Amino acid sequence: MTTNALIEDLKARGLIAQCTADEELAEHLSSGYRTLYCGFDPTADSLHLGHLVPLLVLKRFQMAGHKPIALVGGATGLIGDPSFKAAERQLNTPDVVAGWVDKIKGQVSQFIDFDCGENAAIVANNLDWTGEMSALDFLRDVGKHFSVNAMINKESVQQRLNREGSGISFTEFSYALLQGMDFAELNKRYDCTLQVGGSDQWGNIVGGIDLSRRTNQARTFGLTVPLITKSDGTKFGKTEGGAVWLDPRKTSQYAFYQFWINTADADVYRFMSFFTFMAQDEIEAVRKADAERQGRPEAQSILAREVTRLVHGEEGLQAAERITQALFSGDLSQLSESDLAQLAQDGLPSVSVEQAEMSLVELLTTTELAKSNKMAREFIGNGAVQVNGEKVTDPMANFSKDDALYGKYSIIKRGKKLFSLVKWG
RNA sequence: GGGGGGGUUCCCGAGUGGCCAAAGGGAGCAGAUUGUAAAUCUGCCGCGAAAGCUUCGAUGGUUCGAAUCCGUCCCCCCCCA
Repeated sequence: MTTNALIEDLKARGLIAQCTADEELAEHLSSGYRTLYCGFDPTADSLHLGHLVPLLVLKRFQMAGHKPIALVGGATGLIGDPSFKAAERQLNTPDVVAGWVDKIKGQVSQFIDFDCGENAAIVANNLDWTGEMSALDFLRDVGKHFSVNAMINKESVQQRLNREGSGISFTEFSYALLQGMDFAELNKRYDCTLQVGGSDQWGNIVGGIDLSRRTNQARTFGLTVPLITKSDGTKFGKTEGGAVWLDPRKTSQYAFYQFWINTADADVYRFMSFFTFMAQDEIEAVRKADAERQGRPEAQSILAREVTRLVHGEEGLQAAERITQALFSGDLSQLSESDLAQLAQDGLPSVSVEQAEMSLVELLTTTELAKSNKMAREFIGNGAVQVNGEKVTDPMANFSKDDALYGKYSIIKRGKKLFSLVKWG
């Protein structure tokens, strides 16, 4: 029985959903430094939390001495992966996708090391080898190796085949061939022998393994990471505002940090395994310590700190912690004028107000802390609203510059954890 | 091709002429409790300060009055062939 430290660690972390040829893969990884890849399709202008796990797995391999390739799907992003998707997707224009490719290249690059000699990372774009390819070459050289019979039987497209009204176009059906071709191509160019991806990618990965064998006579492997689930059954990675993005312009460092702080106890230790590089026994130690202590566990803040640092760097983490500190544990009146200016800078939601005076109801709606005036009044009536740390229960209350901290800033709080900064003009 | 059942407010789902902005449940939000947690309890949950306004697939009717009745259209599901 062959074992491999990296594989064992991934297993212990619960990071392996499926993999090909267990023992052989372990042997393969133990007997030399290998090249592996993971693809990221540009379906938006930023990656989100769903992409983070495979991205970190690439890094885990790199830390173990292997060479990671982050493949950005300039070509596949033009087609759209049908795997487990309920309906056909709208095609994005080539220039839009090209713009997204650039952004995603940049994001992917911050997680892996490009300057560490032998196993320095590579970023590739599959448009490089598909863009100029002719349809005939594609059909003859790639298509011939795929069996439609086999493709039809893939679980990932089943619901699209059976479902009336939302079938699957030939375009999306062909997606698997493109991805298969990527693996074969990377295998040829870089001797890439392993593809990792989300568990929904299993079918596509196997397709690539087969194609590599047929066209390159190469033995390759696949490994998928599990879909991240939450103990309460709701979808992981979503907040009120939608997806949690890695781009701080779309999800501020503060919002990102808060997302992790709010992790349920039932999930937090598992998430530490998935999203941090902390060793399993370190995580276990935190769990033990939390269990022995009364009250609030420390795990959430460790998790938040680790992941925020990973994605937004030390500075981003500082910013997030600065706001958190000020809003949740501090006395707001302790904040200096420059602290307040910094909060907006750090990503606390903020709005500028031109008027000299505004009703609290209006303030709540303009800061989007309340969806409607009615809701705003209700919040006030419930005692859910604070201005500069003081609870306000009068629905007719008005505020102006004169009430503001340093004549400039008001911090509105709605509920237990929603804040907004008002800048008086 | 024949027969049948449906489309209701975020979701499920009641409602078959006025008492319906529409039961109930879920989700969500707020309050209490707490740990920016879970569980629990309470309240809110179309818009509007209110008068009122806009909603029950679409559209046109009948009626003092329609989610509920009639016509037409669109879409879904099931059974038989």
